[in-house]
Amino acid sequence: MNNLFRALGDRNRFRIVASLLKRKELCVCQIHEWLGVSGATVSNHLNALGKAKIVKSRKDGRWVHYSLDQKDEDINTLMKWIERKISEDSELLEDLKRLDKVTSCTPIELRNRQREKQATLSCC
Amino acid sequence: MNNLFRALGDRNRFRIVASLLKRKELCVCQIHEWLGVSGATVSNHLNALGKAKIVKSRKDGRWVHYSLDQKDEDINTLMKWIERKISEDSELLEDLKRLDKVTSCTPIELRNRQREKQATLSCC
DNA sequence: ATTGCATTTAGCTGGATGACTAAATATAAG
DNA sequence: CTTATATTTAGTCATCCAGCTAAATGCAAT
Repeated sequence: MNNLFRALGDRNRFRIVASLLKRKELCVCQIHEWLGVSGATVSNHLNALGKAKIVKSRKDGRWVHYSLDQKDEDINTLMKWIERKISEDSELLEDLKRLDKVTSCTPIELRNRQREKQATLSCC
Repeated sequence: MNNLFRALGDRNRFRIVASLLKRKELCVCQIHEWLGVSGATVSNHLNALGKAKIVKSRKDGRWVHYSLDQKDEDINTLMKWIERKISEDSELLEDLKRLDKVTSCTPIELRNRQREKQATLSCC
């Protein structure tokens, strides 16, 4: 149980939970794009959330999709509590708006966008 | 809100919350005796819990008594959730049994017991 | 006022942890 | 089969934080 709160206590992990409350399922690369930290870091965070039984993953070819686990009834209750709190957190709500821009892209489109970004960076 | 989960994510702070769910009010020295960490550390933890609006303090002469804050309705709900989870956590329940031995003493008696402990230590 | 005790604050230290990059693994596409 | 891409794992580093001791503060009783 200690594990659970520890997992939720990190800012970026909490953002991931918030994103999965908003969109049922997200690909690692989408979370990566939104969070703005390296893919490896995202992977570690997702692993921590998985160990806390908060999220589960589903493999789909090259991509891995994460969603809330929902097996544990108590955790579901806690997630509802969190969802309510988020709706009062204007900063996080603003943050979540940017998520829409990411989820409106397929993983393929995301890759292209990231390539462009790379290109932009290399010419500076 | 991040603050809140961070506060609950530490083992000893969580134990403090558990103890205050069981006994309405506890003196710092009682928590100190039960937790088994230095008084200074207990003070820091209580401060963290206070900043997260989980606990409040009441000064009574030389002693400071802590209890759950209960001003925030959402946090009250969360505390109920935690209370239910604790009732399924046999390790923590066992831990809380030892709390009774501490709370059955007045602060004065506690001091005497600690003095005895010191005495025992010094003759080894 | 002086002493003694409860608590807090200050300062320090070792260990935990979040971030990164690079390497490894897995899968899709050419 | 080879290359490209997504994710995970390994390894490193800087920062954070829980714990400690010592010093400061606040009260109460002598």
